[in-house]
Parts: sequence; structure tokens; C-alpha cells
Amino acid sequence: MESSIATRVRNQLGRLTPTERRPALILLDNYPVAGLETVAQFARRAGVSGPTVLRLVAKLGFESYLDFQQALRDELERRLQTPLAKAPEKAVAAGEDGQGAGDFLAAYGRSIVENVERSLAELSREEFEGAVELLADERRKVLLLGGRFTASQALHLYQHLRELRPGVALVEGQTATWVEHLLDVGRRDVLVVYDIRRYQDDVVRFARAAAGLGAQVVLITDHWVSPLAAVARHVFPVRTVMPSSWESFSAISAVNEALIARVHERRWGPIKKRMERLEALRGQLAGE
Amino acid sequence: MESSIATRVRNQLGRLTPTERRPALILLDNYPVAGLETVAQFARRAGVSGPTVLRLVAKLGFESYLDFQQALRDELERRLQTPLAKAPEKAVAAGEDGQGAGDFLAAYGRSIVENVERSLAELSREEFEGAVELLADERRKVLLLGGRFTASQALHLYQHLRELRPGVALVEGQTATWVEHLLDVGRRDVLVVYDIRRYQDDVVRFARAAAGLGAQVVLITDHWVSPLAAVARHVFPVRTVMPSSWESFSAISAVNEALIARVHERRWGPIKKRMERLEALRGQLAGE
DNA sequence: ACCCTATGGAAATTTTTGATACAGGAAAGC
DNA sequence: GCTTTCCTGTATCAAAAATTTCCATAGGGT
Repeated sequence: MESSIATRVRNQLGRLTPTERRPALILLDNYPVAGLETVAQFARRAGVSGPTVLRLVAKLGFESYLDFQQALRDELERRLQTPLAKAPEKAVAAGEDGQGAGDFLAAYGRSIVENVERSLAELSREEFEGAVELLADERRKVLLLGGRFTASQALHLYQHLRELRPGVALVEGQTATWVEHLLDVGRRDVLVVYDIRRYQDDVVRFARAAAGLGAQVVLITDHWVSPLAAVARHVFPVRTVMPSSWESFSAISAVNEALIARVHERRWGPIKKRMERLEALRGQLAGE
Repeated sequence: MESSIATRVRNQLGRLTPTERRPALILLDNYPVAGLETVAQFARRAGVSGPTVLRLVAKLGFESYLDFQQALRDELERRLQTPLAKAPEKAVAAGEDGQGAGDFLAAYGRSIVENVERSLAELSREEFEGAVELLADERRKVLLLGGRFTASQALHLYQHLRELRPGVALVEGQTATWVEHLLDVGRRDVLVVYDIRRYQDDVVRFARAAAGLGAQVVLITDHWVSPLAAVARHVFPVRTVMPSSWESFSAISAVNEALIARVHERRWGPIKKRMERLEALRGQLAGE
């Protein structure tokens, strides 16, 4: 229940005056360093006066600015000590950074970030734009399909894409029911399929069948590349390998979002109208 | 440019007097928090007098104690901004070369990466380990719930967690059916809920109800923080803001995977057995 | 044994910094 | 349209902190 000071700030955000909110947001943006500076520095950074900063910390429930800073330091100290690898000599031996070695989150995060960076960097711009072109074209229906672990990725893209355009369908549920989706697939239509090792039989078969019907297949796969690459129009190999025995799909998530954002950007006009209508309809439904 | 103040201290360690070495080591042990306190606090912590601390700081090459603190803050800020990236200047350089500002993928990727980095860096180690503790405990049932856009995140965690342990359930489908999940919720059980702005009424109500029944709530939210924070045991504020008008959930994805990987690591023995059984069963099913 | 030097802390001094009172001004209410 | 209330910055003051000065002491060398 002990909430961090950042959380306390966020919870109070509503009760603050507009001017007080400025330093509050600055603090959250540069957490917690901004709060460790002097009042004057902090105030200048936020473009407000000293007393405003002091009123802010008072509203946050601190006796004084010094109390506030002490609380920030205490929190920072607790956060920076690594509770898992309680091996201080390792950190000292690793040495170069003072601490952080042996920090699971930091190490794991570095791997994820590297995967995302490399995946996006290695991604062909032509393939990307090509796929966006397909997804942005409202005359084409779009089918989405994922495997055992990647169903959530398909769902992710589906949740966003269906707000941006009509004619988006998610292939889900029992494998036996999938075939119904093939009924109306034509050569203009698009199938986005997620297939990572171990490449799933039913997914592969479905995608092959769709391709056989003329559908444009966009394949998102790991960098060993699914056999589906043979029938795919656009292939996105992303990095999933981690130092642990587990794989990471954050890079897939990043590719998804890049696609969404780009479609959004490319068709800003119609999409804006569509989203306004969505808002209106939503209001109608809720307003009952 | 000197790499880090910590290394500067280590290099000077030999040239210090015995008494000066005490605060120096204290600083390295509680880096950099000790140095952000007042001279008096720092001195007391190290069991020396104020002037000794000042002489130490002078020997490290700083004009004054305030200079020293400013340098520490600058370093901390830089570090928290790109805590994991090896080469922050690379990103800047990449932004200006060749494909330049027109490279949508590069710019977008940089934003995602920054979100992921900062989210993981700002994440409290205590909260993280606490949540892992809950999720790794097989005696506790785990419920997962996401909102309109975060359902895929809940699904993502669900897909992996159910391989690692029994007693995991995903709250999905029509809102009216959710209530059935509350039937068997007790005070040992855990609810992982994803709630980002605009915080969804039905999700908030469900989580409140679960908390009312004594469930431990783990909340994953954006950095404006869902009102559910009030009833949550562990809160993870994640950065979702992008330069575009669209938000990114890649950081949520990263947090998910960090949780999964850590549970995996913590309970490696039983999980390994469980996954072997899963393989065997899968073979049986497929083998007809 | 004596002196000399290096070292560290107590106290005094100065600087910086946080806190407060007050006034101008905008927004809200009557 | 006037009053009232609520914000917010300026100017000022008090407190706290950094810095300096100076002296005590310990250890080593002659």
C-alpha cells in the first residue's frame, strides 16, 4: 500500500491549480531528479515561481521542502538497491556502473530494448510501406490470425485496426471454425498472420489456403522465418530471442504499433471522421 | 569527458586519507543518494565531520559541494533518461543522417524504445518483486482482466502464465458474464488488471468488487494512473505517450514479459516439470 | 625527547536556500 | 457591474547549510 511519491503526485493532480500542475508534471517527467534540485532550480525548470513549488509540496502532504526531498531520496535509495541479487561484491566487481549489475529488470529491459531496436532497424522500409498500403486500403478486407502465443498480437492489431477502418476480422476460436472466414476471401483481401517457431500446423495451413485463394499475406515471424514466407507478399522477421529460456514478443508489439500509427498517419482525414462517428455512437449507447 | 563520478571516486581512492575514504565508500555503497544529502547528513552517515566530506569533494575536483551535487543530479538524470541504452548519442546521430526526419520507422521506434526504457527504469523493484511473488504462488488463483484496448495485454500474460502454473483465468467476453469470476475469489487470490485512460467503468467496478472480496490487485496503468490505484496492492505506471496521437502499449508488453520471465526464473524447478508434462500431453493429443 | 607535519573536528562565518507576507490580477458569483 | 474569492508572483526575512578558520592531536623522523 505504500505508494511512491510519483503516485501520490498523480493522485493529487486533479486537485492542483493549473500553475501548480506544471511543476508536478515536470517532476513526473524528470523523476525524481527535478525534485532533488533547489526550489529555485525546480521552479525555473517548470517556469513558475518558488512559492508555487512550495505550495505544491505542501498540497502533497509534506511538512517542508526538505521533508519532500528526504522522502524522494529515501525512495530512490530503496529503488536503486537490488533486492534480488543481494550480492554486493558482484556489483562492485562488475564495477563499471556503480550499481545496476545483477538487476534483473535492467538486464531484461536491455534485452527487450535491443530486440525492438534491431527489429525495427532491420525492417525493410519498402516492405513496411507496402504492408501499410494494403492495410490502409478500405476496399480490401483484412483478416488477422495468430498462433498459440501470438493470438494476443493478432488481437492487439485487431483492436486498433477496427477503429481505423471497416472490414477487419479476427480469426479466433476453435480451429474447425476458421474455415468459414475463407468463404469470402478474394484476391484483393489481406491476411496478416503471426507465426513464430514452432510454426503451428493449423495456422500455416490456413494461411496457405488463403494465399491459394489469392489473398495478400503479410507475415510476421521470428528471424528463423516461418515456411509461410514462401507464399507471403510481405515478410517481417522480428527478434524474439532473449538471454533467458523465454522469448519476448515486445518487438512484435512494436511492429504492430508502427503499422497502426502509420496507417493512422497516412489516412488521417477519413480516419478522423470515422473516430468522431465512433465517439458519437459510443455516447449514444452510454447516454441511454 | 569523465565517464561517471563513481569511477572518479574509485580512481582517487588511493590518494585519500583514511578518514576521507570512509565517506567515499559510503557514497559508492549508496550511490548516488548519499551525495545528494546535505553535508551534515552525509558526514553523519559516514561517521566523519562535515569538513572531511568537503575536503573529499575538493579532492575529487569539484569547485564546491553544490557543484558536486549538481554533477550527481545531471548524471542521474542522464542515466534515468536512457538507463539501458549503451549509446544515447547514437540515437541522436541516427536522427540526422541519411533517411533523416522522413524515416517514420526510425522516429517511431525511438519513441517506443524510450517508453520501454523509462517504464522499466521507473518501475519500483519492490513492487515488481512483490507482484512476482503473488504470481509465482500456486496457492493463489490468478484472474486477468483488460479493457477495450488492453484485452490483448491480458491475453498475452494469460497465454504465458497458464503454461507456468495452474489456477489462471482470463476474464473475457461480455461484461455481464464477468461477475461469475467473482464467485470464487478469496483473500488469497490475485487480480491483474490493465486499466489505461480512459479508465473503463466496467473494468474499474469489477476490480473494486474483487478488492472488496479481499483479492490482491496488481494494477498496470498509464502514468496518469487509474483510480484503481486506491485499491491496488501493486501499481505499475507505464509510459504510453507517443509523439503521434496514438498511444503505444509496447511498454506494457515489456512489463508483462518481465513478469513472466521473472516468475519463470523464480520457480524454475516446478515449472520445468510442468512444461515437460505439457509437452508429453501435447504429443499424446497430436499423436492420435 | 623534541619538533614537525599531516590530519580531523569544533566553532565561527558567510552564503545559500526555504519560507512567508503581501499585493496585483483574474475568474467566479451575486 | 460590483464584490469576493482564489491564484500567483515579488520582495523580504529567517533558517539552514556550506565554507572557512583555527586549534588539538597523533604519528614519524631527527
